This record gives sequence, C-alpha cells and structure tokens, in this order.
Amino acid sequence: MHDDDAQSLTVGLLAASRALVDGISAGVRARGFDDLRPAHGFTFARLAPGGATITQLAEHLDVTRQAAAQLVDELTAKGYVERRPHPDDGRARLIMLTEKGWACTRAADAAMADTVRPWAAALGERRMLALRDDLIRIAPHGPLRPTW
Amino acid sequence: MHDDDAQSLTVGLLAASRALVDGISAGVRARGFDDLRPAHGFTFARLAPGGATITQLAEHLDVTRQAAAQLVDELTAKGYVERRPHPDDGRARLIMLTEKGWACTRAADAAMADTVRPWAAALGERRMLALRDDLIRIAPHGPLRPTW
DNA sequence: CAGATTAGGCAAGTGGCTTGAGCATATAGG
DNA sequence: CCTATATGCTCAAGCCACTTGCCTAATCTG
Repeated sequence: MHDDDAQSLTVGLLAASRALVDGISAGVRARGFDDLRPAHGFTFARLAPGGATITQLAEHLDVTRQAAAQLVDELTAKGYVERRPHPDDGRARLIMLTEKGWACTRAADAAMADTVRPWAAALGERRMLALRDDLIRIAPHGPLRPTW
Repeated sequence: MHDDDAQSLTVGLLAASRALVDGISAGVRARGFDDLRPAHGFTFARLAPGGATITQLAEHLDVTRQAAAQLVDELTAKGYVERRPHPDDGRARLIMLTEKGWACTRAADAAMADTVRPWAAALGERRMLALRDDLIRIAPHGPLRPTW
C-alpha cells in the first residue's frame, strides 16, 4: 500500500460517501419530504428503535443538549416526532417518531436501496457484498454521525 | 442485494468515511497545523495543481464566491495561501499555496497514509486494492467536496 | 466605443450551533 | 426524613460560517 494508493482510496471513499448521502437526500425529497436535511436522518436513526431522550440524542449526534432540543423542536413542529412524558423519569421526556416520522424512515430506506442499486449492477453481487463486508470491518462500530 | 444489504453498506460507508476524515484531521493537527478545519483540505486540494481564482474555488466547493473569498482571507491571514495578480486577467486574482501551505499538504498526505495503514493490515493488500478500485468505480469523478 | 458579462469585494442578514444561567425532578448521605 | 448534590431540560444571548443583495473594476461583444 503506497501513498498513492492511500490517496486514491481516500478520494474514492469520500466521493462514494457523498454520492450516497446526496442520493438518499434526493430520494427522500422526491418522495415528498422536502423539509429535512441529512442531519435529521441521523436523528431518525437514533429514535427509531424505541425513542430516546434529549440527552441521549445529543450524545448520539455529538452536539450539546440545547442543539438537540432545538432539532427536536423543529421536527416536532413539522410533525415528524413528538415529546412524551418519560415512563420512568419525571424530569425526562421520551422523543418518539410519529406516523409521519415512520413514513419518512421508510422513504429513506427506499432511497437508500435506489441509490445503491446501480452500484450493485456495476460491480456484481459478489464484489458488492465483499465491499460491504470490508467497509464494516475497517469502520468503527460507534454511533452514526454526520461526517463533519 | 436486499434492502438490509443496502442499509449495512450505507452504515459501513458513512462510518468509514467519517473515520477517515477524523483520522486525517487528527493527523494534520498532530503535525502542528491545528488551526484548520476539514473544509480547508478541500481548498488545498483545488489549489495544489497550480492555483485557482476565487470563482473557480467557489465552484469547486459549491459555495458562493463571497464564502470562498472569506475562506481565502482566513487562509491568507494564517499564512497558508497568498493572492497574486492573475497573469491573464486583470480582474482576477490567482490564489496559490505558500510554502507553509505545501507543508500542510504533505502533512495531510502523511496523515492519510497513517489512517489507511491499519486498514490495509486488517484486510490484506489484495482486498484493500479491490476496495479502492470498487469505490472509485461506483463514485462519481467530479470535484471532491465536503459531504454535507 | 457602448452595452453586457464576469471577477471580486463590502455590508447586512440567517441558521445551526455554542456557552451560560436557571428550574424541576431524582438520588445519596447524615 | 431532609438537606445536598447530580441529572434532564429549557430560556437567553452570542458566535461563526454561510447566504443574499448591491457595488466597482476589468474584460468581452457587436
């Protein structure tokens, strides 16, 4: 692995990553959810399993609680999430996806599949699965966050 | 390629991309260039071949000319680039890297190699080169820009 | 040489984030 | 118990990278 290889790998990885984000973003917008930014996707990903508190969301996104609260305010106003009283802790609130939030999540999954499909066609099934396995092998398994 | 595969590919790609950016950023900082953000790296990449005008830089980064000018102001103040009169066009200015800018570019290349090295060790030379080739195959070949 | 176009700069406004302070609820110690 | 500390969240103000809107200077077009 020479330096030139490292550079071309970097270029390929960043370009592919950006293409993926752009594709998902465009696909979600095309499906009628045109008031969202990519960062919201990471929020949905954290909320989907069963909701989360503001603090948990802030840790996941690596922003302050105030920033997370503001994001939830916006998503609440747009009807994607709702604040509920937390069942175990009177101080906390549990943020959960609304039906509209779930619909958007499904749209994102579909957009993801649409974006990846031409890649599978170009590389073939075998190499595509190898690509997925290798990426997962080298990537850290932490929370998924915006790149920068 | 099922939907689940597309999702895991997305997760791997975004996580790897972020790990790469973080690694490069940390490596550049560790080498003494601690007043730069990842976005500046994309600027350097465009300027390295032989300089560029504000307008060309703005197009490359996909921001307004004012934003590009502001970025150049900052990099000029920090000593990484300099504005020269454009040889062919009296209106334009050619932005070029200073020696410090070149030193930073070399540091970024080294940081890139450092970040990628453990991946090559984990996957082996063969799969690593295949990964690079596949990524370049599926990624668009346009200008390299921040992901979002 | 007059009009349109292009390169760049100046000024003000915006959005997403931060830091700082404060209130309500929960947990721990005497 | 009851006080002291920690935790979850919110309100308010400020910051910074970026935007839109307008301007001047230089170049191209007919």
